[in-house]
Amino acid sequence: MNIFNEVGGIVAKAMEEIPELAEVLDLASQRVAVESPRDSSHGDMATNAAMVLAKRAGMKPRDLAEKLCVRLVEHGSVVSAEVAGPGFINLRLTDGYWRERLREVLSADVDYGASTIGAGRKVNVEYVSANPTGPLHAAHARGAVIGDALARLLAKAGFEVCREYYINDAGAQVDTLARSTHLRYREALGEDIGEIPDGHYPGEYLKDVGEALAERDGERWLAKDETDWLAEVRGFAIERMVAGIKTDLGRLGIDMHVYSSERALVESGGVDAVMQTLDDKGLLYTGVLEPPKGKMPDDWLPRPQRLFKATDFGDDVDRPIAKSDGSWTYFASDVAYHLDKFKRGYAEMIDVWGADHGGYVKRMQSAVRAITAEQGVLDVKICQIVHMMQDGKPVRMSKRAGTFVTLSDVIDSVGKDVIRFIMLTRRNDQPLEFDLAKVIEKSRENPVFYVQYAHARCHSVLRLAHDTFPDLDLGANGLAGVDLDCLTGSGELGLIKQLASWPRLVESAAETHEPHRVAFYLSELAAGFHGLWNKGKDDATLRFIVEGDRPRTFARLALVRGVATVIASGLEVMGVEPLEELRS
RNA sequence: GGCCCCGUAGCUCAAAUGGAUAGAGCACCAGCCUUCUAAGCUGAUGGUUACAGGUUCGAGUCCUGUCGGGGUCACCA
Repeated sequence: MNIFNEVGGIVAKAMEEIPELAEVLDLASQRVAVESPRDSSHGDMATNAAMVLAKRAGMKPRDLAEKLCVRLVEHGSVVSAEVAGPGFINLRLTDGYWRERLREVLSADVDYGASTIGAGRKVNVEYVSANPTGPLHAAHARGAVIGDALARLLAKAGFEVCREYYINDAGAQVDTLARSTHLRYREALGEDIGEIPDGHYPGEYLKDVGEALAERDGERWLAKDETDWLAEVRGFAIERMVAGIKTDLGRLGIDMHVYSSERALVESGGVDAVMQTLDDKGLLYTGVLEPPKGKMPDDWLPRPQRLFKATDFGDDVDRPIAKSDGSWTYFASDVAYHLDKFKRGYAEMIDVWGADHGGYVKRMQSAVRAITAEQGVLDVKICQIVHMMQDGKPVRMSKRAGTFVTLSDVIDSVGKDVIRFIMLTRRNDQPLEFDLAKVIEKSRENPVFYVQYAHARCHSVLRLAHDTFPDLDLGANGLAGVDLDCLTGSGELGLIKQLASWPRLVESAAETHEPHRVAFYLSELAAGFHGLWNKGKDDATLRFIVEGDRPRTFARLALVRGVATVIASGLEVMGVEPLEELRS
């Protein structure tokens, strides 16, 4: 249960009991918020109810707040309700209320924080979707992790989530892949192919593909014209590339539910059908686009082509849906693809794209509005660039220079958990620096280590406790039954309050599609735990295991288990394995 | 030139629907190890939230403009 909603219910009940508010509750109660005060000395919870409602009720905010306070303190879990500032109401809740929240953590175990706000609604998250022309490189990691963590987060919040990868296997780039593979195939059969010519992919990774093709088909394609082998070689190479991509994603802990093929969509006539529908609706026309403002491309020519009336749906200009030779643009198949998702039941769609696609967002959203009759919603998460560094120096990532850093290389170097965590330590729309050396440092500066260390410390205490009390069940469910009344210190209760805010964090991060908040939450929780730990250094009576005081020790072990549980729950959303020991 | 994103402490970054005195880490300064992991903790210093207006009980957050950084702009995907 989200404690903020729970307290919101208490506030709502108090509001209903004020006669002056009878007329205005429906109108304004949505704007009533319950949240934690910035300064914890103000109390546990604060609400703006009086300020929001005062005007409509014809009262002064502070007067209304006073009346509400009288009602609020009648509730058994409320210790005090005080008016502050312009009309805030600060609430303090009983220690018993908070101890029960810890019991909830332990009863729910790693499911703590699961929510029903999604109500089983279907959401489609499309991410990675890298072209199947080579292995994933380091820069793909960010979108992969953000998309995957978002999918996990939405699932935890009660949505029915589909994780999807769109394979761009239909354009000119896969023909280039086929030609490049054919070269390597000839090479595998003993031919000296020399330098890889321009217009081909030079990557060494295609050597394996060429060899595999030679092994399978022998000299079958050697003397044939391109028209004879292109489709076959292309299919072979794409299959290989996709298999490699799946392997890499698997190593990152990503398991897509659906791989959608652009080629299948095109060949089934899906694109033609959608374009016909748009045409029937009068949303396509033949026109000539304005030339780009500012610097003019050398080869720009005014040409008539089929355009989509994107401006009717919020875009800035109408967008070309067909090339000047009449064939569909990439945009056209993308429109068809999004309609396909919608028809599969996903009215809510999220796409995770790289920063270079920022200019594409409005047109895709306008297209989704057009083809779904405003029923579908597309949110696009744009991932800013990742600067790969090594000890503060940029790592060059250039295919030509051969310093091509693959995702697989990075996983080998720092591990999947580090990549996943670090990729979530920035908002998606901020550039991110990824230093291969710093991210494996064992220090306060490295959030991965810091959070794992907190989790490992919890388990360290539990291991020691097991030696001392072999009869006690130290699992979450076992500790859920112990008496918690000994948890009275501000540090202990403060930590419980942090734990208790996890369900709300899941909900708000899911609603705003911001998985990075989980990483920040866990860092703060870890800091809270490390702080409490160190109090035991100064004052032995504050240690978790107190000799000769079984009730106190058990209650504190319950708290430690609660911290471990919530950290594990958060790491699960991030797709990171919690470590029980860091010593090596 | 149009459009999109960004601009918060010396540095790297937070701040749910607009909420109270804008928070962390690093660096710098002062402390804490015979101790459940010091791989850690406590405290101090540090701000006109790029700038100028506007909206309102209240703006880092919303609106307009300016400046600065990045991305992008049909016949690539």
